[in-house]
Amino acid sequence: MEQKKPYYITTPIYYPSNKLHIGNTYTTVATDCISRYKKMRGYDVKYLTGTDEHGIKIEKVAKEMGLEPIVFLDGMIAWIKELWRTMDIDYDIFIRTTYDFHEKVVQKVFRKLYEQGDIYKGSYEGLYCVPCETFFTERQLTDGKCPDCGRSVENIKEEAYFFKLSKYADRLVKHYEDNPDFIVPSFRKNEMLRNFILPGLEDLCVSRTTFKWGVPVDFDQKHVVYVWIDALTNYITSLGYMQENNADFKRYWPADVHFVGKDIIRFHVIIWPILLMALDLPLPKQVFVHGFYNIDGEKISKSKGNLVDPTGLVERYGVDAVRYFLLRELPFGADGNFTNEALLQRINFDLANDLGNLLSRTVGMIEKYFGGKLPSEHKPNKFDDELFKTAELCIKDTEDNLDKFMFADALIAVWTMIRRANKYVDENEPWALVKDESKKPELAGVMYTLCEILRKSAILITPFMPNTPAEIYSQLNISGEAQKTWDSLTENALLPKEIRVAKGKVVFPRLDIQKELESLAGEKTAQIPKEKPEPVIKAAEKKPEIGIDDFAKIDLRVGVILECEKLAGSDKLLKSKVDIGGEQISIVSGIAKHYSPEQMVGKKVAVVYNLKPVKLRGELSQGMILAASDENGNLSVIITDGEIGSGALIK
RNA sequence: GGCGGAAUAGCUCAGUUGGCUAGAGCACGCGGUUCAUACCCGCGGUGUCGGGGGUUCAAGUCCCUCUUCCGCCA
Repeated sequence: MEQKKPYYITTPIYYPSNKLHIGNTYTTVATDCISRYKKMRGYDVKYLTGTDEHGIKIEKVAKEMGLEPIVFLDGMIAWIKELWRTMDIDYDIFIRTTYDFHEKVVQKVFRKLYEQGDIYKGSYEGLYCVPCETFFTERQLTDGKCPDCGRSVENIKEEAYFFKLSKYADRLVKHYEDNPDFIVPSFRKNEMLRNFILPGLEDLCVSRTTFKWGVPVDFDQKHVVYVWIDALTNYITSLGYMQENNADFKRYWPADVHFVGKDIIRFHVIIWPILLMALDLPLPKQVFVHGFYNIDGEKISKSKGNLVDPTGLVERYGVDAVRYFLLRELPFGADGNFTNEALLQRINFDLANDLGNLLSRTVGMIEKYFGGKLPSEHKPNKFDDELFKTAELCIKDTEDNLDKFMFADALIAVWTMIRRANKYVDENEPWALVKDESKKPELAGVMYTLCEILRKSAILITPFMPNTPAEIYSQLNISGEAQKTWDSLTENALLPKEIRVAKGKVVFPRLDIQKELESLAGEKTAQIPKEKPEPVIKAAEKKPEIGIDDFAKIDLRVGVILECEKLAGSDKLLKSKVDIGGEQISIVSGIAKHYSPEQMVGKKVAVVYNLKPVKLRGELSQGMILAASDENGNLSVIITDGEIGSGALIK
């Protein structure tokens, strides 16, 4: 077990000044797919994602909302984690750049680079918008004015630290030459070389004095570390670099691959490698650059509001369908197009007609012809060889394509096998075989082969669609883990001869595309977070009037959730440890269907403090967390706004 | 302006280092089948492979040029 090869894969860390969009979701799903695949292939995988939480924009957004940055961030991060839960993202590390250990290492790195002469103090000159407190390049301006507020900008100078990128340029070019797979697709390498490196790298501004929300430069407190050293180093600080326990760093660094969108290539193939060179650390083995999804043919933009929150689509069609679409539709290295129509077509044509129907007809026939259980006597037929041969090629193809991160081609390979299996049914005409009692063994053989192909299909789609395999296994009554491993793909007769099946739910129900399109258009899948429509609810009937004395009997307090976990044996209950002005109490609440434990932690909630303790599912509950709920099944915990300490009275 | 990418069937796209009558899915037409989620299987057609020129026994594939679209330019 200890002999497993390490494999370290990362998404970029996202900037949570606003909600994430379908592009971020794509990156994370794609990375998750490879992570799951490598795990199945026997690698010891570390999959990292996280958030880049400093900078002026976060500072500003939080201020606008009247929140301390960290309070604002905690909410956003809870939302992001919930999104990844929805998308079935199985990450191993979630790094936040506001974590103490990260900030300490950032300071150490900055100091080290300064001491060895790679960072020097100079001055930064640029076009600055005073009200927005932001620098812009000439190119970013709109008609020479600030692109955010439209006011004029002035040319100002500020003291800043710079990192000597140019010093390492030759080494970087050499690294590109010696490692032709460092950047994929390869045309991105030329883009970087010709656009940036060969014309000459300018030194990089690595500190700012115009905002405070960042990691302070410890030897010059006026400065905070500007994005690069803070954000990029997350890939190593999270493994323990420059920390007491650096076992993970020793084991997993250098990363096998960083997944990035094409907008941030430069940071990952120029700045980050040079930073690592300066630290005398090995470079990541590969940076994989993917294209973007356009929405209905147009770029994703906040002003158009076409952000596409995948949550609604997942609720309607299931997470596997959405993941399948994202991974199937984006061409390798290029941009793709996200449209509801394409999504619905993929669901119907690929998932329902081909895969879903293959399962359905196979199980259906075994039930109809054999009462759900195959006899032990099987006879092969002349189409078996070709089918298994195709399967073998398709499996190889899937593997090769996944190794190259060619998701669409990998899925095409899987579906080539599935389509071939549908043809195999027609070739054998089971409905004809069943009429001849003497051909029962042949019929059983056909059914058995189909089950084997379905088993292979389930294994192959697991990295892409983590949920569907379970339903396939359940209907085919496959329980042994050995029959679900990637290695078992080479076996053609792993299932018991007397396989027993049971029809289950339809894995991908066929959709009425026209109807769905209309319904989606009406719903507007893209939502700008702040403009979420309020759900309409019927007010509950008013209760009898009470006096102020009655109300005063209730001791309501602000409580901070310190810890929270699911209560074993219940899918509704969460158990929270809540701090009320220094005292810690335990509360069990029926909110697990609406909040994950991670979401609850850190929340400042309204608590009934003097409620008589009760035992729920054997756990003592010493109070009640207040929540609003309506008849539509919505539930929202009451959270306090702004600066208020734990234990404060609510009245 | 510089750099890079793209232009292939009605639509979305595949086409490795130039090599057999240019492919897939969807759509469309015809036929078959009935186990299945009105599903599946077979057959079919149009493509001046953006225009022009060149290299070659042979070019969608290499070179030049023109047109159009897209991305990046710290």
